[in-house]
Amino acid sequence: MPLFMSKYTNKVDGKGRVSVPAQFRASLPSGFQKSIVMYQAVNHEAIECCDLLHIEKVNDSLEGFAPYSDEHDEFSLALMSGLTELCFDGNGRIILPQELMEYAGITNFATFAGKGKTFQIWEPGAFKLELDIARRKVKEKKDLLRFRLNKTERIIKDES
Amino acid sequence: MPLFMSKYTNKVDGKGRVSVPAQFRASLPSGFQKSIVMYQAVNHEAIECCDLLHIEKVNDSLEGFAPYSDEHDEFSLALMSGLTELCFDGNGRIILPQELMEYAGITNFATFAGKGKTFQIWEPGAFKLELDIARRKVKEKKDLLRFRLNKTERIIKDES
DNA sequence: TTAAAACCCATGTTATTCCATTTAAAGGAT
DNA sequence: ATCCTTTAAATGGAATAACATGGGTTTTAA
Repeated sequence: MPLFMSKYTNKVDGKGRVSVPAQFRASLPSGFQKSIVMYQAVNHEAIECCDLLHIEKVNDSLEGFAPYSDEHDEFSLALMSGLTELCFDGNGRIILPQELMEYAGITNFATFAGKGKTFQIWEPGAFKLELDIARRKVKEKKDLLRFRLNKTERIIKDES
Repeated sequence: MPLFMSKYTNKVDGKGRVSVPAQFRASLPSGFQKSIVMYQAVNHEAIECCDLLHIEKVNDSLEGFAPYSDEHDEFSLALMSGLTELCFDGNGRIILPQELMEYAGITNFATFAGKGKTFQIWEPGAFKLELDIARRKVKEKKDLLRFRLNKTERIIKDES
């Protein structure tokens, strides 16, 4: 599975267009490379992005609730109505929706930050501050992270 | 599988006409793109919409009840009798039925909110309030959502 | 006959597509 | 290493198409 990693800062032009880093476009699963889906990040004033396949998984998970239950209603509305699917133009750019630009405080430049299975788009200054904070927190809590066998390793283990 | 996502607010003209967002029309299954089906949302003062194929699935699931049971009677009557099928005009508009407009309190503008397999139509102000509530509830109950293998993964798993 | 629905066409706006240019990265040869 | 060449990526602007909306005309059904 290809992962989103590294960070890139690109220009946002007058129409709200930005190039999505070519590395990130290449990391999208095959068959889902035409577009990305974005929404307000839950914990920060940033835009969170993923691929459509990921969204389909979330939607499948909603079927765990009874179709007319309160929970199905609340989750489907809160999760799905806040999404925006954006297709790339011929040059790999997207147009950032006004609402999300304002939420993240983005004006002339946007920082793309890989987060593994997802990536985020930040106002560059805000990202620097947040990265600092995150790094300090990781130093404090570094012992909390435990390594697990990943999927590939589990398969190899089964075969041996 | 195409999903209804994102939200759009469109104008309702003097004749009660509204454009159904082109994205939503494109998300209708092929062969079912001429019309949508709508009814009073069970949990809110909003209009719930889906495609005919979805209604056929709901109808099929009624067969889970014994044919002359009280439940079969109650559910089939409540769910099926309140449905309205609306066809698009040449520009992708529908005419909102008076009864449903009143139920949802819609006058001059209507907010279309994606919910995955269905979408809802709200009076814009009411939607803002409800979205707020839904987001808060989801934060409280976020542990209830469990990721499930999606269809693609299940197929791969079956083959292995 | 009359009101409502279906149909048709015109318009302003917004998004998409296309092409040209600039910038940056990668590779090869000196 | 340094410079030069080649390729890919990012950026800018203009042409084009799609969409939402307004209004009018015809058809349908009560």
